[in-house]
Amino acid sequence: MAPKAATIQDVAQAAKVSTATVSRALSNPDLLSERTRAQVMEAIKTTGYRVNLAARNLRMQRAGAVLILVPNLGKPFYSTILRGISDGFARTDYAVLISDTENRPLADGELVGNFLDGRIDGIVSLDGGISPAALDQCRHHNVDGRIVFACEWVDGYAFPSIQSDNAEGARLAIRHLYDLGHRKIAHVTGPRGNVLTEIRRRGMLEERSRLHLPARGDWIIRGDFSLKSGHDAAVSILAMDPEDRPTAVFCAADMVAFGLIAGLSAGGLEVPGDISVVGFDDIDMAESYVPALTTIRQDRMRLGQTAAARLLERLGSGPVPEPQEELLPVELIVRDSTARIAS
Amino acid sequence: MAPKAATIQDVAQAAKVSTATVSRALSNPDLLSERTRAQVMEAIKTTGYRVNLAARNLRMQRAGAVLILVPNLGKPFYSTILRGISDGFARTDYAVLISDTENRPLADGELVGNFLDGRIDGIVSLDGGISPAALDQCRHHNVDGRIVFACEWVDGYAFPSIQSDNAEGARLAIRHLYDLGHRKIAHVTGPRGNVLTEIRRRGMLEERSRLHLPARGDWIIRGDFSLKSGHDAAVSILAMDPEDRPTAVFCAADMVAFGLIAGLSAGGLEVPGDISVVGFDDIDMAESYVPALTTIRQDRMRLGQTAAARLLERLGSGPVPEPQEELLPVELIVRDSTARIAS
DNA sequence: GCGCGTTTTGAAATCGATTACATACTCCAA
DNA sequence: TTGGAGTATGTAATCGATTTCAAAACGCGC
Repeated sequence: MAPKAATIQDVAQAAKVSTATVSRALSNPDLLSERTRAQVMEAIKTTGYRVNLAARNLRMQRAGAVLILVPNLGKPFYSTILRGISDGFARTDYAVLISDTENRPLADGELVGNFLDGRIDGIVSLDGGISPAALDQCRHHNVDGRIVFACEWVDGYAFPSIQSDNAEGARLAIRHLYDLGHRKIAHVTGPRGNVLTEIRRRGMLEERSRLHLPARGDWIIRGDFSLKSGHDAAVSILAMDPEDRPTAVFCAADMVAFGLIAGLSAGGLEVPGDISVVGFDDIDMAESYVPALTTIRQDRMRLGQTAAARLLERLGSGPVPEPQEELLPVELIVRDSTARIAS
Repeated sequence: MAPKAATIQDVAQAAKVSTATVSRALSNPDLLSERTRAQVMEAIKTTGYRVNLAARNLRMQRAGAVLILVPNLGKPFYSTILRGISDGFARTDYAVLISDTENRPLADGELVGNFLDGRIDGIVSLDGGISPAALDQCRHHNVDGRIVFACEWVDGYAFPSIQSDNAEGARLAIRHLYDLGHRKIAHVTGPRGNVLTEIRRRGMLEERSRLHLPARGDWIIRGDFSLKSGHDAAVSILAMDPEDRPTAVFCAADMVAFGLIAGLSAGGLEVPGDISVVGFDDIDMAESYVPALTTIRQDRMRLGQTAAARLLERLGSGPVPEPQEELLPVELIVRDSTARIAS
């Protein structure tokens, strides 16, 4: 069958040139005369030559791969971001490694180890929960310039990061509910310690007070971005005094909104008839859920593509740009889970 | 800062031995005298040496990576399988590449190209829709022995494959509904052409006729494993004559069941009060959905782990086992979306 | 002290590419 | 004719490991 893969030596021999010439034909065709280049190309075709990446990477002192850190692959939210990232690396010769940080937590030294082993050239982290120790190790070994964050980030570290405008998203959600006549607006937060939890909550509080809306401690319900936590929130809300409970809820994630809606329905409250619900993210399911979910859209594809582009800039030979925070616009998508308040 | 990574040469020098000895200290410690080995280990520690994978892989003629083909990363169903696979490769030094075949279809020759480039050593495909042409190319280049399928498979090709016992799952679902008194049972299928669609449908038909249940053409509704298709199915069912419509529906996937339940509720039918629904897969959401979903559990973790193990066997130096189909047991998980028929 | 088998170790080849440096060749002006 | 600039190509070093083969060291019985 296939006896042995052709090497650059075989091509050189077939084309009656040196290996240097073959190499140049591929990477720097302009250096060669038209005739030799044609010869080489012909030889490449007949031998079925493909460059061996291990050899090239060794010689060029690179790994030829980037690592994507995802908090949890099981959350549909991340898939489009991943697609954007893959997309961004598709025309390059970087392979894309994906690692789920929740299901397989990073061992001590593993992060920087990947660099030191020559396994990866760079990292895109969607996880803002990377331990400071791990990041310090990266800095210590001078590879911190090849890390970018997308979606989440780490407070107190100056890595480049691509973020959606989370605060604005929260404000849009509140304003939308306000415009529909709602005044008593609750919020289901994300998990404690998460950067997105904080920024969305602050944006929401900001807008709520700007509009002089009443605020109550028990209208801020701790969640964790999960379906279950939305359902739990529904239970809390159902337990409140009907005369004095929120008429609308802004959830920090679509999944939470789904759980909430299901829980409210099960408890006899209709969405949006009795209570309006806004999500955050606009994952694919939001559109096909019943009721279709009003939510804040993050441009996840672009988030991923941009992150890839930023990392590529840093991996190239050009000057390394200053670490920078990049804010991507978000958009309010009005669907069927919100309605004008019944007066 | 970090001036330059230590190489095996540096370690050799520090330990006053040859590079061969250093290499042996790591891969074949038994060959060395205790004293030298200790010296080398000490030198490794002080220099902070890490083997360079590109160099090792080049020398050992391997890629050090495997590729996972996933139909669609956005479907939560795959995440646990991926976890199982990662898990299976965690203690090895194979890197795991993940590629989404739906969002980034394989270009012609790309699959085998990954092998020829020395980018990967093997493939685990969760996608049964790989083109015959691509598979033939792999066979032609003699790399077909390093491909295993998990979850799905390709009819007509003798690749090793790990599957859940889909037919049995379908039978379990029907029997469960039967035991609850249901006689008029509908089925929402998967997408046309998918191997899972067929096997689940056949298992369901088999059991339905074994139990002498009435069969009607319009009780088999075409779906595609998506939320939306479940919702569409709900619309069809709501349009049927109330006296003569199914009292239970077996869905080919949990997502379909969710869409169906939402659609039925929106149309005024209660689950499980008016109609019982069984899913397939037992994805994480099934438990926290409202109502919690009765479904057929696939052991996705084990599916992934087993697939990884099978591929590893084939990548090792041992004899290559015969391609084999492996069936993993499934389990009926009874929750709240099914109930005894109201008589 | 010698010979022989066994255990340890080292020198150098090897994997397959890229590239610094040297050389050969072409063309044209002096 | 010669020199110099510029272009095209080749030679050989290099990336950092593993492994073959040979040699050194050791133990031991005579």
